[in-house]
Amino acid sequence: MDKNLKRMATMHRMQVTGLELFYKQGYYNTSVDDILKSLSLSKGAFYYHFQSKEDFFISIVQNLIVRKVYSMLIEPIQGKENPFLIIEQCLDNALETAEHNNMDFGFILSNFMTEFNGRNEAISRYLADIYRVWEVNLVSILQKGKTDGYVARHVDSDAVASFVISSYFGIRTLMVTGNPRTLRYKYMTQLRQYFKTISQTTSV
Amino acid sequence: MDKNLKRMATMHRMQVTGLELFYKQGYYNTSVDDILKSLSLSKGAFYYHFQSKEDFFISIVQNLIVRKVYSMLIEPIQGKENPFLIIEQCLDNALETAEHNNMDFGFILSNFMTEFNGRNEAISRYLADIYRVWEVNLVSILQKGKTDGYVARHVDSDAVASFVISSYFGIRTLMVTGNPRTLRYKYMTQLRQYFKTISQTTSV
DNA sequence: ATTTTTACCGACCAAGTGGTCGGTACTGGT
DNA sequence: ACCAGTACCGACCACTTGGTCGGTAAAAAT
Repeated sequence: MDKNLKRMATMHRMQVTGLELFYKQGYYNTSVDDILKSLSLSKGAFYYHFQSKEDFFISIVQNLIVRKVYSMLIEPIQGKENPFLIIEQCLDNALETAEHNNMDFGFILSNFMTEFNGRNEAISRYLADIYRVWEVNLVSILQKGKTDGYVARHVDSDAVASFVISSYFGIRTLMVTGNPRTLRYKYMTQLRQYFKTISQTTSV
Repeated sequence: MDKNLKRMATMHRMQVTGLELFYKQGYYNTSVDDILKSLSLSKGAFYYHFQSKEDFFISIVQNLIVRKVYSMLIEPIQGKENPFLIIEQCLDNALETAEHNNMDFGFILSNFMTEFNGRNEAISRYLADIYRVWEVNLVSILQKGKTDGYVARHVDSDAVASFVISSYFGIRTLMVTGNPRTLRYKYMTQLRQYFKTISQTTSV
């Protein structure tokens, strides 16, 4: 590795607390100074490492947000077993984490998609990319589930993936204001209910 | 009526264009001056009618947003027929409107809930109130649907309502960036699929 | 030992930000 | 004809915004 060690370390610190504040307060409601203040760093340091606030945020998306979505929602759904059970487990696990996080402000990806939708095309694209990766992964395990006899063959995997993602986006938004425990429970029961209709009934 | 006519008219104009801009650009990313400029009004006019930017927004929530949600999502679901069909029709209709609106920035209620979640408790409460009204209306027609023999008796109406709302919140977010036509179609097929499981099977 | 590069400082800037306030044209009541 | 209140104007204020720039201490390269 380069002697970029110092550089990387500082940039990473900035990105981490930057994401923290952007997530908590929103991008437009968080100033560069806010971030710098909570790091005891100066303007000079910031603009030495990043070209602009927007550039900074994009680096956060590509470094931190991508990884979070990957580790929470994409990597866990890579098994060969029943896709429905895997997806259920993965989502329930993600909801559990949110439930027990008393500083929960919703699903990071959907929050930022909402904030930038129609306001910053560049950033919206980067966020949409992450969403798409999630979607194709869902589609592919559903398809594999068909050949493995878990998923009914008439099922439109694309539509299922969109529907699952939609419902997850939404429930995460509701959980911030509402009672996360009961919302999570309700959500999981209905998701299972939904999956029933599109499961391959292993009759004989 | 009072001679408040002039007063009311100006306030209403401000609220309408205020909502327009807040919806399009976000609350924190829209300045009072932005709104005034597009109305050719002055600071004096604004602070004569409203105490603050926040007070102004709350008046918008209670006057305009409430009505929009009512007319689009609550009033249409007041029939005595099959609740599932009514909900389907209502949501599909709402999605159709969004689909053909080339200035769509998502579902107004969920957008603002996301923007204010954890950032402004007062406003969040007003928004949550609207959501709750929608929810109880959904629950009540589902319950009625049970006595009318449309909804399976084992169904948890509360959970169904949350699930439906969640999925709607989410699909509206996705429709802004994605292809609204196909997303709407996919969504409706899966919603119907889901409703199948919880319908009263009118066997014999 | 000297130069160059890296990483950071912090004063400064123009352009906003939400909000105040003294003033004023018009209106309705008397 | 007069007055009081309504509805609005726009200069002004303190403060914040994203971003620039000349400087500098320490480390690396020569």
